[in-house]
Formats: sequence, C-alpha cells, structure tokens
Amino acid sequence: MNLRDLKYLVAVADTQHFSKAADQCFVSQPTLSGQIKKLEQELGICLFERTKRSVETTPMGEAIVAQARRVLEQADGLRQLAQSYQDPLVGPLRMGVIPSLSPYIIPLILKPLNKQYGQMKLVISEELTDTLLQRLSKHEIDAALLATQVDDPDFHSIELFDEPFWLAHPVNHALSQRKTIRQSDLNSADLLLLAEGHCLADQAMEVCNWHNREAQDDLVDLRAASLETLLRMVAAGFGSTLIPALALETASAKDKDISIRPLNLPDTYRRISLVFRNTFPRRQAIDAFAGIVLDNLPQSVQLIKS
Amino acid sequence: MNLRDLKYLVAVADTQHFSKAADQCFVSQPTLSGQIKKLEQELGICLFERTKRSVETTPMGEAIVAQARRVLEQADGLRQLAQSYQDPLVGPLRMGVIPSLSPYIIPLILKPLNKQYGQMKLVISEELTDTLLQRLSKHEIDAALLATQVDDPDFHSIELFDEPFWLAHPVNHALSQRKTIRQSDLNSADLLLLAEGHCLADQAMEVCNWHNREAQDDLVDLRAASLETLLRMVAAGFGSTLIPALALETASAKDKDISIRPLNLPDTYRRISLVFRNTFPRRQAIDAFAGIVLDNLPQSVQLIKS
DNA sequence: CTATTCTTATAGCTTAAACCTATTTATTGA
DNA sequence: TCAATAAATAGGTTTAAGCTATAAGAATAG
Repeated sequence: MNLRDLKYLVAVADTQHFSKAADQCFVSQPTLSGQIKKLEQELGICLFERTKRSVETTPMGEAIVAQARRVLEQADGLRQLAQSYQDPLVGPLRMGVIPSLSPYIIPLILKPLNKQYGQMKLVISEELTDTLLQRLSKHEIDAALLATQVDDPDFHSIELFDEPFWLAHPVNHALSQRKTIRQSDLNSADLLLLAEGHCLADQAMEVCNWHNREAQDDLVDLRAASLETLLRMVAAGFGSTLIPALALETASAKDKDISIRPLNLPDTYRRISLVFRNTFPRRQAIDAFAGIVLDNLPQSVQLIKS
Repeated sequence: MNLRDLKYLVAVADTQHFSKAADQCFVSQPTLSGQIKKLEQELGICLFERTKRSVETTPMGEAIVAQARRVLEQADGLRQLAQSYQDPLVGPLRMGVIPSLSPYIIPLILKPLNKQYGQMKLVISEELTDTLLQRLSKHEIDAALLATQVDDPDFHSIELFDEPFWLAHPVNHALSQRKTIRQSDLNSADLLLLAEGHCLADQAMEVCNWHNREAQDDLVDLRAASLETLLRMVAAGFGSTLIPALALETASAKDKDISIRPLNLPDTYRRISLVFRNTFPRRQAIDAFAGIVLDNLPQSVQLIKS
C-alpha cells in the first residue's frame, strides 16, 4: 500500500471513471488501472465493480475509500506541518540562559524578536551554566546564553558582547569617600556573592583576586540565590557586590540605599556568548537570534572589546 | 512522501539509531539513511540531528514523527478494514425483496443466516419488482428476490423454488360447495387483487385467464396495498383471492372467516429467483444466501418443478 | 446492421527509484 | 594507537511504476 495508490483510489471513487481519474492524477489510464488492480489484490477485496462501460464503487469500496481519505488527510497534515517548519526561522528555539543574565536580557529582545521573526517561538530555560551545557548535550535545549568560554569541540560559540561589572555598595559605606574605585579596594572589599555554581560568583572572585574563597566559611551562609536578593542585602548594609551592567536598569539597582559605582579598571567585564551544538541544523535561527540581541542592547554593553 | 518512508522515519525516531531502525524495517542501513535523507529534502526540514556517532530527533522532527504515527495508524486502520471484508461472506449484502414475499421469507432465513454467516449483514429493501431492478442497475442493492423472470443480460438469476398459489375465499362463499377448484371456477371468480405493479396481481390474473383486467373499472378501487389487507377483505366477504404458499402460515390466513383451498391445477405457482448483476464481485455471498433460503423453506415449497 | 465512439484491460518496453554490497569517514573506547 | 561502532558515500542490480499502442466489449449514430 502506498499514498499514491490511495490517491488513485480516491480519484476513481470521485470521478467513477478510470480515464478521468488518471488525468486528475497526471498518469496514463493503464498505469492507474494497474495500480488499482494491485491495490485490490493486496487488500484482498474488490473495490470497484467494473463493466466495459462504467465503474461503480462497491459498498466495501466506499468504506475503504472513506478510510483512504482519512489517511490522505493525515498525510496532508504532515506536509502542512513540515511546510510551517520549512523556514529555519520558523518553529520553537529552546534557549537556555544563565540566571544573572536572563531577567535583564530577555525583556530586551522578546518584542523585537516577535516583530522580526514572529514564527520563531522562544522557549526559555533559566539554569546554571553546567546544567545548561548538559542539557545542550542532551538536545534538551538548542542554544544557551553563557558568560563562560566553552571549549568543547561539539559546541560552537558566537561572542555577543562584553558586559562590564559595576560596584554596588551601601550609600553610607566606607568606599563612598573614594572618588574612583581601585583594584586594591576590591581586593579587600566585603563582597557578597551569588550561590555556588553561579558563574557570576566566580567572575566576581576573579575580578577581586579572591582565589581562596572557600576558606571564608563565615560568609557562606550569605551567598544569595539571585541578583535581586544580593541587591536587597547590599541595601540592608550587609556588604558590597559586583553588578553586571544589564542589571543596572532594574528597580532594585536604583534603590536609594545603594550606591552604584563604575569600575574604571581593566578586564572588569564578562563576555556573553551564544553557544550551540555544531550539529544543530537551524544555524539561521541562531544567527537571527544573535542579531536580535546585538541590535537591542543598550549603549552600555554595545561594543565587544577584543 | 510515502508510507514506507514514514515507517522508516518512525523506526529511526524509536531506536535513535539508523542501523537498528534498518534492521527493524528489513532493509540495509544505507537504504534507510538514503530514504530518510530524501524525506528530509522533500519536507524541506531537518528531522534528525546526526553526529558520526549518534542520532537525535530534532524538536520539529518530533512533531513530524508524531504526525507520521497518525498517518500510519490510519493506514493500518485501512488494512484492518480491508481484512474484515476480505472474506466475500463478510460485509453487508443489500437485498431487495418483493412485498408479497418479503414478510414471509425473511423471518425464515434471518436466524439461520446469522448462525451460519454471522458477519454477513443483510440490508433489506421491500419494493416492487420494477423498482428493485432499477435499484439493482444503479448498484443501490446487490441482489433481489423476485417472482419474475428477468431477461436483462446484465443480470444473472438463480432459480430458488416454486411457490404454489392457494385460493382464499370467505367460508360461506359459493365455492365452499365445490370439493375441488377447477379452472372454470377461477375464470369467473370474484378475485381481489393487489395494487398495480405488484407482480402477484399479474400472476393471479394470468392464472385466472383474465387478460382484460383493465376493463373492470368497478374493482379498481378494491385493489389492495398488501396481502394482509387482501386477506382482511376476503374475511369481510368482499371476494376471493390467490395466496402464495409462504403466506399461509400467518395469522391473517388462518382467520376463521377465510377458507383456504389448494389448487390442483397445472401451472398455479410462481417461480422465485435470486437476481443479481453479473458483474457483482461477491458471488460467494450470493450463493451462500441462496443456500440458506433453500435449506430453510417449508415442505410446501421445497421442490423446484422444471 | 454496420461504423464510430467510448472505456477499460492487456502487452511490451522504458525509466525511475529503491535496494544491496562494499567501502569510506569519523568517533569512541580500550 | 588500534579495534569497534555508526553513519555516509559509491556503484551496480533489481523491482516497480510509468509509458505507448492496441485489443475487446458495449453503447450510440447513421
């Protein structure tokens, strides 16, 4: 059995005429007659009652034809489904984003993305870098926005932008006296960090030259689950923290009890990349997504330093 | 696209492995790989993300595979439907029967038919001979039980049995005096007939040598719509009538006001045949039906005279 | 009653595609 | 580094789907 045969079958049932059905199917009459005959043999039943002059569908034939229509309908549904996906820019793109970036970048791109590529539905997962890379390997997501260089040869990266860090400290903090922040200020600062596994925590420690972080047990309990929590802790005077530039626009960062200071120091930024399996077939969707991100960044992170 | 291709597709999705899928489909791995590749090209989308080591179904692939399963399911339904019809003795048999026979023969055969050929569902139409022949031509019914010889070369007939006529007259009728009924009694009898178009009416006229029936207008209004009505008219003393043998067993015929008499005259019977298009493909069903009829007739009509 | 037309079936050949085996390429694990 | 595994590629064979031409049967027109 064959979709083609079923099409022939339905054509004969519709026209009650082998030659007309053949025309309709763009084949010769003997070809169509032969296929119908084969189909009848395969099914073991007589579908049409023929005279030398005419064709009539048998009652059993009617039932089979009705079912054949159902098969063809579903097959047509499959073609339409495929059609709707044919454009690589159409269809779901499962994107993973780290938690220290997700709440600040996603609102920036959702609308433009919807405007330019309305058919590309983003499915966002917000998880830690390690988890995202695992899920990428398992094909559970298609791409990830990370702040970490990835060396795995299975993955490709598109480097999108560099996000500078700012210092956030309580308004009445000792550092309020300083006009500019120096490296030594950071080295000894009372920095609050995100919980284990957040790349932002590692990056902050690196910026501050804290390589023996695990020794300072007393601060462990204060490691926060999110940047928002961290800012609330700064506002309450528990210490300072480093804030990536995109997070500055949020209400929490504008708290009157928090002082936000630029760091005019070298290498105080993190590089955000779009990472995906190099076997991922919809490269165009990836590129489109990257383009949307770059087009909608604020000035503060617009340029990539290299 | 092709049902075979969809089977390959589902096999790969199920096994996540081209070689295993190929085994499952009883083809070689290159064959299956090639077909999948072709299918992807035809649909214009990538269904599987391949590495040299493994296969993963893409999210779009998942959607397509789900739809492919639906197609295959319907196709399977078609095969099962065909299977259930494969036996010519299975499936509906649309049978037409004349009104002067139907109420008396159908009850005789329904149970035995159901017992021997439970899958063969009878669909009965009770109509006049002409109508039945028209519907036979139009393929609206598959066969007909008639009391008329059919000459049309499009039709075949199986002669089933000869049904004798009996005379029914009111108990206090003049003929009550006669020991046996003679031809001359019939010629002049006050016979009541069925309505125009009923073959029984024609047959009765023939038996009685009435070839100028249309002249006797006064009786036209008394022509009855059914045998039952006719018997009720006889019981009420309006006249006599000829009753075919199978109708004798009914309650109406046993009315105490009606006298039923045998006709010991030549050619006082009608021949019942099973008529069908000679192109009708389920000859076995026809033969089975004929056999059931013959096996379940009462003694009174058992033999065929020839 | 014959000729023409209409329609399906058959015959014989051609083309396209599906399939196979053997081989290549690339990756993983020992 | 080598064996094992898995998918892709190459090249040739077989199957089946297609075509044209024609036959055969039935209806219609002259």
